[in-house]
Amino acid sequence: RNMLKTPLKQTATSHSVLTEIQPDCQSLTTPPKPRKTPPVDPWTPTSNLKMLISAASPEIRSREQRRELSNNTSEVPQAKYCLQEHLSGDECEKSQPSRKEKSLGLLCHKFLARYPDYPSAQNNFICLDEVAEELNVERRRIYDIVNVLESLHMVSRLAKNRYIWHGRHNLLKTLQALKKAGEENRYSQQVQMIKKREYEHEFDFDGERNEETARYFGSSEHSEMSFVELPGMEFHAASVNSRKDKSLRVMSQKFVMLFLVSTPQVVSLEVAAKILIGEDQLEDFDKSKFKTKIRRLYDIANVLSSLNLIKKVHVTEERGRKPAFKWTGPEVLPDIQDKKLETTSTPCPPPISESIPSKEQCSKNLFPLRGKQNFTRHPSLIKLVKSIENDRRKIQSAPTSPVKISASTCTDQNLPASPSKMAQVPAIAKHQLEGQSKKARAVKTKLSQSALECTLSSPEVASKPEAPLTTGPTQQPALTQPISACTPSHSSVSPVILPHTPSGVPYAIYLHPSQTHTVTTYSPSFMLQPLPCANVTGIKSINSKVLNKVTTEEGDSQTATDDPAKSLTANERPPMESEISPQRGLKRSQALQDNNLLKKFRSDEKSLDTSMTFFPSGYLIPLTQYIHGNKAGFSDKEKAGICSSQCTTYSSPIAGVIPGTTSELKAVNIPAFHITPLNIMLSPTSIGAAPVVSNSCLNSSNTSSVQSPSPTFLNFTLQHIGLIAAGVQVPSNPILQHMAVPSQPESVSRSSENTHVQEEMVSKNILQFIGHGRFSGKDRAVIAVQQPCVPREPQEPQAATENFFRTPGGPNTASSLSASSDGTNRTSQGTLYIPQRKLEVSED
DNA sequence: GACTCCCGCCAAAGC
DNA sequence: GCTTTGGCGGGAGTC
Repeated sequence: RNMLKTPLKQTATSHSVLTEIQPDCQSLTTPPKPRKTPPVDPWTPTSNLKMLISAASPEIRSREQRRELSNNTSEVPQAKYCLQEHLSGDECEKSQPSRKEKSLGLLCHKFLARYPDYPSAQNNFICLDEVAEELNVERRRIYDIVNVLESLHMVSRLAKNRYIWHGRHNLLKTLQALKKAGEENRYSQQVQMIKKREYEHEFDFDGERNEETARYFGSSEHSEMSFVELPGMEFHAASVNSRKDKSLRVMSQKFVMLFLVSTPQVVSLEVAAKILIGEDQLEDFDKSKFKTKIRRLYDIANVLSSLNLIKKVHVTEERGRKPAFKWTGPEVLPDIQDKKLETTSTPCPPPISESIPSKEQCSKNLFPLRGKQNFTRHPSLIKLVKSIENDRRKIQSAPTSPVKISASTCTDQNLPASPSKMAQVPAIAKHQLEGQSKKARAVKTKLSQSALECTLSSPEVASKPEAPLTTGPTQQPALTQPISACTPSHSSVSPVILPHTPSGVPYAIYLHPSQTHTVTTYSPSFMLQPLPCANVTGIKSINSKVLNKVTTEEGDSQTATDDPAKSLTANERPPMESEISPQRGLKRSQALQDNNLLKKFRSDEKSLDTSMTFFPSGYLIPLTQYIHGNKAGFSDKEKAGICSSQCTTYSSPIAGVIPGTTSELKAVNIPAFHITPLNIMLSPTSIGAAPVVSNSCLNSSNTSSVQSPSPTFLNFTLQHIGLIAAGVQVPSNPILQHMAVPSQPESVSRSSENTHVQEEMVSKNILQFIGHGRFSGKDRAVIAVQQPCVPREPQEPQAATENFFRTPGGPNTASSLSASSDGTNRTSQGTLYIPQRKLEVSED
């Protein structure tokens, strides 16, 4: 039994840390002396949690002490007796925990505090009996927690009464899969539909509306969606199958999906419950069912809150104040595979990270198929897995693929395999007070951004010398990581030709539509800071008029209404503490733009900082041979940057590579625009964070020097990575390609007319911008965005509405994979118009 | 009174 | 047939 004892919180942590977490780990025979006052050690993982608990209630404190004692003395009954004696009488009565103190959230906190975020391979067993006993709760409650954790693949059932703890190893992968499934299920559209109904006071589930809604919900191919599994982590218990439709696991996954596909990532319980009911049996909608769903959602939400994935808020609308939850977990990008991403958005990856195949193998061994009915793997996952495998094969077989380098050496992953105390910091921070955990998230964000900043040094970074702008050789892998991590798994990618890299070598960046989507949806882990476009272009965004008001209990409020620049960050992104840095960066960037950039533009026309639109991730395919160490023509400043970075990474086109140095990269806020003369066509809504490549050669080189890629090479590449069909040929000069990137609007409604006006205004300003000398006539940046999907065409509203309900090509086609964008695209054309209303989100 | 969610019944599934 | 698992809804506690 001792062998299967629940794992201690990160056995590799320092002794003092361990002592804090599980005092009994020192010795099972000699109980440590009970401390009357817990030591205050800010570096221990649970000290702050304990402080929080103690602060919350003295009863909890005493209960905790009792539990601690009970843990320590499970084999020493005398201590228990002493404790009972100690807490006898009134004290004992007082120690009866109140209802609040028995909340599932608190219980889950305690549960999570027992296990490391990133457990090592051994000692990860959870014995439900023991846990329930030690936490002094019924087993029933533990099931609630475990079921939700199971839905995120943080635990899995090993045997009767026994689970295995995976921690957050699989979390990001799971979230990606969930997001994908949610997109395929068109949850964002369902949410919009529900909201629309709510607004119209017409959500009455009867008559015509009922039919329409039923048709709408039924239109989803995956309305009977089952549990989303990760490869190698399939469920085998029959109970899971038999009850899967109403299982807390599935509900939890669906609930998470709603967050992942929603923009902004705030989901009210009501909407979630309606969607979950709608999927089950719309026709049988009744209040009791609704109440039950709400109850279950509270259960789930409590656990997710403990995981810091969501946070309770209140949405105040005209119709009243509604409970809601806001996603505060990691930003999840679709179609990003492998652990590379995990390392990007995870502050401190697991010290011991097993390779996926070995993990799968391990899981397979743990869950041998016994001929029983298995969970149906979600179709998207099957595709995803195959795609991942294919891409991994391609990448790893690429001659100079940086993938392995990235995976093995990047950031914290190159920490020694043996867990160090430092490696545990994020895991430790997770269980600390909220402020502490937010700090940890800030670190996380910073880390992930620093990796990105290695690639694309934003103005924020440029203006911040202490920022990890200079990338030494050890950081070099990080440079390649964000891009190589974005190996597209689907077949629609937009190449962007960058004709003027500092080395004079043009590159084509092949962008997955989801990556262009990224530009518009602010993925904190990947995106550069959104910059107010008005500062550069003088254009105000009309896009961002989401009338949301987010107020936190602590008094920090972000009103995102009129100021488009603010609205971009405040509405699109959850106002997490972790984004303090980006927001500061925003201010800095604004200041920089005000004070430096414009001055620079005017006074330094010959400066080598000409900027081009660049996307955060994609394939950079060298169109000519990249000349290693070609630094000629760089300014001293740039040379300095180059010298410090030395990021001359080579790669196969497939694996992707950053063809420049960090100093050559700069983020300039070029808003969404559509510039015909330049063949620049970006989503009108991709205002804001447009990381660009600083092109030091733009003014000095000429277009004729740009060598077009070999058509054969280009076609081969595109076909190889599945971007175009085998028969399709890309013209030899992709620069002449002029295809629209489908707009990826936010959830904000706006008319296409306005969008058009906006585009024109932006175009004018950009042209003005160019006229200021940023681009000379012959050195114009030519960015051809090829969009393999159907170009956006004007649509009749009615037709668009119809299409809104029917995804042409089925749910697995490229168009439907970006279903949310599809829907919102049409929203932008006024077909699914959700009237703007005052929406206030306040945190509790 | 509405919101929140604990609690435990009890049925299904597992062993 | 006992145990484990977990759906479910009453109703208590809180706001």
